[in-house]
Amino acid sequence: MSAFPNGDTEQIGRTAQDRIKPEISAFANVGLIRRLRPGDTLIAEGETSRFCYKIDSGVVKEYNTLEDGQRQISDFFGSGDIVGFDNSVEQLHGVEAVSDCVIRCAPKDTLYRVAMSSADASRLIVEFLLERLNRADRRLVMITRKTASERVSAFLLRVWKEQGCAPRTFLAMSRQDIADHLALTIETVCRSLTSLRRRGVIAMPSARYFTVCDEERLLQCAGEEKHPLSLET
Amino acid sequence: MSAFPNGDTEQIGRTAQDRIKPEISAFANVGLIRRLRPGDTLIAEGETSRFCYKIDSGVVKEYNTLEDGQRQISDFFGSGDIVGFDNSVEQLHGVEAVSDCVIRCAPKDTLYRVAMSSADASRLIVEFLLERLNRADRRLVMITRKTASERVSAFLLRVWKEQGCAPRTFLAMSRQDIADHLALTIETVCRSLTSLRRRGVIAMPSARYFTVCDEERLLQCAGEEKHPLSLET
DNA sequence: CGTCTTCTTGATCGCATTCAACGTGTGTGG
DNA sequence: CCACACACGTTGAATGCGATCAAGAAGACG
Repeated sequence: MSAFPNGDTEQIGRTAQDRIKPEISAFANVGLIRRLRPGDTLIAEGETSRFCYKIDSGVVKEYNTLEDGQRQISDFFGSGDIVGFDNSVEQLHGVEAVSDCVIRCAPKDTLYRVAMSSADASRLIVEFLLERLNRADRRLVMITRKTASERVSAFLLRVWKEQGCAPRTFLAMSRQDIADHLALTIETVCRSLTSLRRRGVIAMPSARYFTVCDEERLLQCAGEEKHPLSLET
Repeated sequence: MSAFPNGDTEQIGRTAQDRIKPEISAFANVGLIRRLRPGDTLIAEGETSRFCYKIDSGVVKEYNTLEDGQRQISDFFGSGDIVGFDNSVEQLHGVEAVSDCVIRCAPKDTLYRVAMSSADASRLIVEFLLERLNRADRRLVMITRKTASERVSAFLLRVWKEQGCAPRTFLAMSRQDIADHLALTIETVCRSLTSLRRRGVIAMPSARYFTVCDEERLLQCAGEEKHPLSLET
């Protein structure tokens, strides 16, 4: 959930995704630990794997590669998030480290056993997946119905909030990653950032750090007035 | 799955979605039956409901309404499909009849009980949801990375195949619905259809019926050479 | 037969892409 | 330490796709 390099920070309230985290960490505590460097592959597309992964620290990107080599990054994940739960056998997404990562591995079968153990557990797992579905839908709406700068603004807000609205926010991902996530070109992402900077809505002391100078206007730029469908909560 | 007005036709092979259907119908057999006419609301957005629904016949659309009144149709569903399983309490999608429909109602709680009953059942339900997630991802890629006419072509292929590649295929949904689904305007959908017609790839004896004249070229127009990520299987 | 909805076509406009060039930062070897 | 290379980021100018605005055609229905 959090595209944030550090450890456990206070998260903004999110429904099922947060409630299930403690439940799932219960089984993820046992398991191999993997350490990744930026660019390392955690899961190859189409790979056959019995495992899924819980991110202890760092940020990963979940992507699909298209026939022409383009990448669609479906989401970024951070501390506490589960990835690689695509399918019982075949992985449909690739997952790659964006920053240095520490990741725990757990067999997928365990999830099914957990689901059977109690009504609450099965409900939690179903709601975990439903939450992902809702995120996918919100992402679709955001990408299809928002302009380039609205998408960039919304993305900045998301990262900013995930890092606890800190005055200095770190962008773990490259411009290309942001572009691949928001379905834009790298140039358009740059231009949108420049525009926000010029208008004093944000400041960027360096390419990978930014400051939210005017939250109210950034919200306006993101084109959302606390609407339930927005990607940010 | 099938945007098809008739009863049970032979479906193109699809992984989890198809395998789970018999399992879920087992509990959907008991329950109220509702009959809907085109435009009737099955589920209102944000509604609180204990029920989910299995479509016996007809086509429904699942949508979200945006702040400005636009609609994003996330998917169309037909015979055998389950809808309204959004969340344990609150519905995040609206669902509305596109054609005349017969629909069975079943309490959501039943699904959780089914999930607990056996390892296979819980696996089936998880895979059912994972299949929806995969569909959502393929849709995102299709909408963000394909041109207008590629989207329209891909959509026609989907409907065509769901109706068993019949020589005369029925379009249950309006141009506006197609536009709302493909994130286009109604005019662009029309123009794409006209272009396909002019080039002899399809024929349209009337607005709601079409014939695939040249499957090979329609596939090319859809911009996909049997790639695993394509929305059509 | 007229009205209403849905569909189609045309003309123009604007946003994001594309192509191209330039800047910036970082690491490596001389 | 500087020089160079190379990846990443930024900016500019031109192009094109789909949206918008506007009007007309074709069904559906009383």
